[in-house]
Amino acid sequence: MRRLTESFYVRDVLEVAPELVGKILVRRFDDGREECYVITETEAYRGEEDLACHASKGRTPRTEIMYHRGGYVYVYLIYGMYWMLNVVTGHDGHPQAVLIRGLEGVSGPGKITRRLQIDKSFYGEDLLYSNRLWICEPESIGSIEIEAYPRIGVDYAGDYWKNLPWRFVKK
DNA sequence: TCGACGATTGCC
DNA sequence: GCAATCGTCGAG
Repeated sequence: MRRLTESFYVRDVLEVAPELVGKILVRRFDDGREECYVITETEAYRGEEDLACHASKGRTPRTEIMYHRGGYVYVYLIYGMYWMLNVVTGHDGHPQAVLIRGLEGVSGPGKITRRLQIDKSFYGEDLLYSNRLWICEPESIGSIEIEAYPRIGVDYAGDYWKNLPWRFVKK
């Protein structure tokens, strides 16, 4: 399978997030074993003006990676027990990321990182060159149907930002 | 330094 | 309905 390259990730998150649905997430473990999963659900977080995006609080040690060019991994801990897997998108200086919410056979962002053994050590991982995590174009080039819904768990962001249809689900 | 809170999950 | 559990960030 062909690995996605820089030009795929260095675009606006609203282009990348829906296109990641249907792509193949590959995890290579220390013992050399590889597991592939079809991405089924994503969410877009876009810039400092997006009150649901962590970057809305500005540049901090945690959000730093989101300010880099697309293709890096942003991982953070939520509720003290779940790691969230995100893909940085866009150009340098424009904080954006896509939360990977679902894989085929794995429903829920916390379950994804538990299944794939992804933790803080993946913060800043480069999907373009990593030998333990990357994303590929699927072999079959069939068209994929996608539906858009509001993002989950962001009520704190206020009516406008919480209602935007920035969650993308494979039909 | 301290305390409130969270892009979730699973059990009561 | 709600507890688990801890890094992050803003307040003091």
